[in-house]
Amino acid sequence: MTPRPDVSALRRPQIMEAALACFIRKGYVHTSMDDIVAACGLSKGSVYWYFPSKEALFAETLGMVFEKIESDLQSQLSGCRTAAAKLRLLAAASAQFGEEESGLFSLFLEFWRQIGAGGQASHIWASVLHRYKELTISILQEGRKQNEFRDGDYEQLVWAVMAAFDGLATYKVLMPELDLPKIGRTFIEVILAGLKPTGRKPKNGC
Amino acid sequence: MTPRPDVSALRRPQIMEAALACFIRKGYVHTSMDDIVAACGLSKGSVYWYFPSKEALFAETLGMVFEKIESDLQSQLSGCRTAAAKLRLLAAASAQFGEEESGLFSLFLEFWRQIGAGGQASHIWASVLHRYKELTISILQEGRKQNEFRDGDYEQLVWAVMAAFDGLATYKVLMPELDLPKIGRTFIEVILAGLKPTGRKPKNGC
Amino acid sequence: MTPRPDVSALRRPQIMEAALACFIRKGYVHTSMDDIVAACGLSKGSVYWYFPSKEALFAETLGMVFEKIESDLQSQLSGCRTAAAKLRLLAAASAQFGEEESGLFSLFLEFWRQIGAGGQASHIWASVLHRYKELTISILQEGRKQNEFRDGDYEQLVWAVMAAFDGLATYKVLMPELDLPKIGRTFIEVILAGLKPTGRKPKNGC
Amino acid sequence: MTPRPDVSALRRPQIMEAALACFIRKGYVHTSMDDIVAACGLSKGSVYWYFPSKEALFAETLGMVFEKIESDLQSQLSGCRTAAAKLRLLAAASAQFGEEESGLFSLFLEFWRQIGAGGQASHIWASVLHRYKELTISILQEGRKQNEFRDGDYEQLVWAVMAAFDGLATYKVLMPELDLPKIGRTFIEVILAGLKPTGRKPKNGC
DNA sequence: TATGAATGAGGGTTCATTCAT
DNA sequence: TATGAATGAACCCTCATTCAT
Repeated sequence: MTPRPDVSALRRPQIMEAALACFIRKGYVHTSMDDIVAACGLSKGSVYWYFPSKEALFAETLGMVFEKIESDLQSQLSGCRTAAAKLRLLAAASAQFGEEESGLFSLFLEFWRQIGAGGQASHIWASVLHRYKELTISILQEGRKQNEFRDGDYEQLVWAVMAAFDGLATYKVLMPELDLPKIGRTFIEVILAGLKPTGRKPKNGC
Repeated sequence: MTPRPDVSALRRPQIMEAALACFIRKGYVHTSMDDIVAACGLSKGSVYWYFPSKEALFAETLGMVFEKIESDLQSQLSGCRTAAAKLRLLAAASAQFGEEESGLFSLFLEFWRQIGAGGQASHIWASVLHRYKELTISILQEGRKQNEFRDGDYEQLVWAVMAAFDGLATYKVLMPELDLPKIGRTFIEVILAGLKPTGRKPKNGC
Repeated sequence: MTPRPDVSALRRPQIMEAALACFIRKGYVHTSMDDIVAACGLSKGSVYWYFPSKEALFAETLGMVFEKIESDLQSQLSGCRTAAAKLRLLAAASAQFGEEESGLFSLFLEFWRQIGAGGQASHIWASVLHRYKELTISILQEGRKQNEFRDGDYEQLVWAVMAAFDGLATYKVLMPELDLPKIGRTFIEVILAGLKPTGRKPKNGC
Repeated sequence: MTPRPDVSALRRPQIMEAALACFIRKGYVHTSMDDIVAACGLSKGSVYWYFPSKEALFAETLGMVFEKIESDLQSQLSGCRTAAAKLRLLAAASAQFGEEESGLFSLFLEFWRQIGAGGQASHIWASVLHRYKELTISILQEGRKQNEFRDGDYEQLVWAVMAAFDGLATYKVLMPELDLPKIGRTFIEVILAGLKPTGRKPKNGC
């Protein structure tokens, strides 16, 4: 007798995949559980067997998406040398994401309000952002060591730079004519210029 | 019979004000027309007399909010001399808004998805953003003329800078511990540094 | 213009009447709001306009029933002379009720559990029972004054006598072959015999 | 392979015990099969292996309870001498039961309605009541023989007396402040007084 | 203008029961 | 025997919108 394969590991992604498609197409509020049920090919009872509520299903589905995005990014970053290159990659990736996954991004926005601060789902999001921030800061500090950048309050700066890319993705939902990669490149070059060590400082380094 | 003063001019703001309070407190989806009816002290029929639907009421209410925000900003800007000062003011005002009106901002987000691109409401928003962009560009060009700034693709840059502040306001909803004014100051200084004319160039200007 | 008649005073009984019929026929749990909606000829929304929930509708419906029962009883009692006659009438009425309104009575039972002690509905019931008890006690005391009855702890006794009739009605649900009026007569005569003043006692009074 | 001891004889009480606890705690309607499954430590399939339905499980569980109650009572009765003593014991036991097992009793009530007359479960109940009635009648007749009681339609009377105690237990669910044993004592004394042979008759006995 | 009763489709969720393994 | 994933009908309730008055 083969031990029954863990069907749970199979069904949960199946449901989340279907749910994600629905959510992206119609938005969270306008997606009914019936939609998801129809999309995933299971029965309503089954969906509730694996997920306790629509909200939980949504939260877990977004968690899945985040994980994928993060792991993709990590593998790309490992191929960069200088901190500036890494920053440019981050910028390009963010712009790319906003460009291509506009539906997904607008989905993020929709849920943002409902989770507010304090909810269970808000922690997932906040921790994603914090991890992303730490990653970016470590890149800046690496560049600082190599004397690529001048000193500065990196913590504050990084929040703003990240916010810029998220904000751009938000704009894209409304104004599809925006060329995010181009905007991102222009922007990141100004930032890099603003971070360039001043002429007087280099002496320290020698 | 004296021609009654246009009661419509009286009732519409009354309803919108009440609606705004509800929307901010409970969000758009979770605010029912009954909530609004109760809050504005009129009957359900009356609300539908002045506004054809919940969505239209929401769109118009946000329009009202936008108008106020813009006119406030305009009057503040007129008191600034240099372009850099204006930019700093813009930054401070944006940060302040995200800081204080987090409820209102998260309301923006909630509706963003529903309007998507193409809807009627999306035009209101897009035009607000475009006006804001033009305003900022004109400041930068003014600074360029005064040789405060170097050359650059201002159009692209401005979108990114605006996006940064909107993105920060978005973050604030989720992470109230963020100090937006501080982040904004740090950020705008880096931008200004990145825009500073290079040492060699100034000769042209003289 | 005739002032619109208070349609609420019209609709509420209409709904309660229909609900009562459903409840009696199918029981509380097995009656769906759709059943009631179909029975009363209104829409679902209308039913919820007048009653906030199925449970509330049920509670109010039973309240209406109680009121009718009580007022009927009062008018009957006023025609009796002696306390014994009143008691016999009470007994007969109770038996009659259990006999004829077995469906209604079993409905009482069904809800009994759900209200338990402490709930809102439990107060309605408890107060009905208390009123009924006071009524019966006053009859006994009246009989005591006329020396129809001997002394006794009437408060305790009355609870038991009332319980007997309610218990009989309960039995009737299960065993329709029971002849409640006959049982009631036999029972009340034993009680009356047990309450008859003893031969020796009257002397005390003199 | 030793023939496994009938595991069914083991599992069925295990399930019924768990089910009883759930039913008492939450009531029949509000107890789900999942609750019972969780409480008994078996799987859902197993519960359905031993009992064909929730209703059947409930009926059998109550049957089990009845059996225990009856056998307990029988052993107590055997220690009484006079019929009056037996009657007092019966009364005390009934009162005690309503006093202590109010949860269980309200459970009886809840099911009463659903079984109505005619159902399978109704027979179990009816037969319990009939056995109880016969037992009580035999006590009365025994007392009649010993000239403790006067003549009477014992069949009818006994139904009423039993009903009184069941009714009291019903009241107790709603009004926990009722002192059932006290009420029961007062009541049974009045009954016994009402049953006392009349003054003229005793001659026969001597 | 103003009212508020009336509508009814649609929503999320529960749960007794079945059945392949 | 035993398991637990799977089913799907049914349930209570909400709410944007309409319309007779």
